[in-house]
Amino acid sequence: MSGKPSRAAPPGGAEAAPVDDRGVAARLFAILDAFTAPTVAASLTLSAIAERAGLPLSTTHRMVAEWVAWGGLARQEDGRYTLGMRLWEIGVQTPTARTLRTIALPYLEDLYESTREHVHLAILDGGDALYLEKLSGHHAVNVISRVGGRLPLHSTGVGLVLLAYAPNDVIQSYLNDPLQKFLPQTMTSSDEIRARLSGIRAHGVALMSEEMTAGSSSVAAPIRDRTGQVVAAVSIVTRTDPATGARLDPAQEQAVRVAAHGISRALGYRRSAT
Amino acid sequence: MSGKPSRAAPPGGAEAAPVDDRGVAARLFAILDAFTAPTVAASLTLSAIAERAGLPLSTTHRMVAEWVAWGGLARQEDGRYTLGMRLWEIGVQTPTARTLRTIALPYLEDLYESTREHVHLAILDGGDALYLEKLSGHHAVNVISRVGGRLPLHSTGVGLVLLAYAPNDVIQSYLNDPLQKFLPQTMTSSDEIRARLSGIRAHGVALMSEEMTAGSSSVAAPIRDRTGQVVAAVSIVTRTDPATGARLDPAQEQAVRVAAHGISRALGYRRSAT
DNA sequence: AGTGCACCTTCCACTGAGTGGAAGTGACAG
DNA sequence: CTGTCACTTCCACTCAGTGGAAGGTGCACT
Repeated sequence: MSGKPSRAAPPGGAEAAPVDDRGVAARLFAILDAFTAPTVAASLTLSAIAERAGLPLSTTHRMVAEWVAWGGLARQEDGRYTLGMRLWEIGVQTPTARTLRTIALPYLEDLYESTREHVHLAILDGGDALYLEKLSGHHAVNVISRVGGRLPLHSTGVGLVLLAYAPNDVIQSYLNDPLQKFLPQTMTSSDEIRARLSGIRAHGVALMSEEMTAGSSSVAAPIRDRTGQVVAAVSIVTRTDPATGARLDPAQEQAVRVAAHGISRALGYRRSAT
Repeated sequence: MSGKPSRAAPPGGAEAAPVDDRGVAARLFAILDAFTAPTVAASLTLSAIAERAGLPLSTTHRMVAEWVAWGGLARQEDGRYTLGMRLWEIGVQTPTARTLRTIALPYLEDLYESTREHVHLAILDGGDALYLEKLSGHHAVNVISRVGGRLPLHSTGVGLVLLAYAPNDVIQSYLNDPLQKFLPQTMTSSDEIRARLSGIRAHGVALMSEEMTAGSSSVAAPIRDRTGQVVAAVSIVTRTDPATGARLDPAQEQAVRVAAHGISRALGYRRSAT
């Protein structure tokens, strides 16, 4: 007796069947996702992985071993697991990220050099601003952005730019969902944001002040590819000037524009008018 | 009739059984590896993936679909497949790469700014120099390094530094295998290299000239962590000065040293003597 | 508009690879 | 010594995954 009903309902069972209908692949991926969600963890124990992935311990054990054998996970001396170099190595080959980064980096460096402020490069991905690159000095001001990290569209400079030039249905559906208010100045009314977006489209720059992190402001501009489509956004994040308040140094705004144009040009964009 | 012997030998078979003893996981990974080996490809057709991974077309089809569902692969409009953003997003979380990069980047920027030359950051991984970061201006000199790429240890500045401070058995086994000669000046004799390695350990810098790419030289220095272990190497690659020949600008050498020390200090290293 | 070709998608009978509960090991604390 | 917690190994069972083959689809050349 003691049948092993595998993915079917438990033997004498009458309760809710906890059947796992994920295939092998989905389970393997769940193990990777365990390192990202619910919170990013640098290293995890086997049981923590099992719990986060929602898998039996023995299954997790076997699968983790496969990841380690391939190099996607690595085991530390203390027995805990981390993401492995192989994953990094393959990840950086991802064309969208690699191409954009390679082309943009020199311009981002120039921008950093001339302003000495945090420089960000982000793309639109699944309703978030996904940060592809971030340059900052030693004397880092507080910022919560992080390469590979995501931030909302309505409360960041790059996000607002990306949203402004996104297809209409994306804007629509983004503004339909309730928007989180991070600080008193965070704009959350869908009508106000719509107005702001047209302002951004008209001027080609987004100016943000104290809408995500206290004490910091940002200027962001769109990056276009050969086809004229906006594919990314650059920004600098500065400490909000207590004297001038929200207003930013016009020279900085200009520097961001120049960087964005330079990258667009390097991507093959030739502006037709204006 | 027409049995389907699955992973067993073919029906009437008497030939060599092409049994594939890889598990599901290994096959899934083989699909990713198809994008890296034998040559790096930005996008592949389904059949190309199948061939490179050594998998039947139908199996590849199913598995690729799983990767796409998760975001590890993406399908382009033309039907070809590329590595997906999810892979990039998870890959950049890899602790070794992320930590080192985050800490080192500001110093690399300084180094780039003060020298205006290609700046490299690499670690030792499986007998290769693995390039974690690379900064370079618009006016790029020819270099073959690439973020996420690998180059041999004996013919690059960073490589030689990493080898110099590697455990003895690593040096031993690396020098046992025959070393490729890329240019007339590439040093391939294991004795000469051994001598050179002690020179590097003594001076704390490696100087290379025309050993990997014609017309370029490099200076590299070791980066240490809290424990004093060398964990990475920085270098700059310059156009070989036709006048002075192999000799490099002492100011540049100094700049590389300064950057390496800065990063080591930021990693928690406190030099005890010297 | 027909033929050939290359590539992709779907189908389905078969079975061994993967499953997960349970028992075993090991390290550490009280 | 006993309990607890975290990891590892085992093994009988069975259904998820397999891959050959047949069916689409798109395109180039005639």
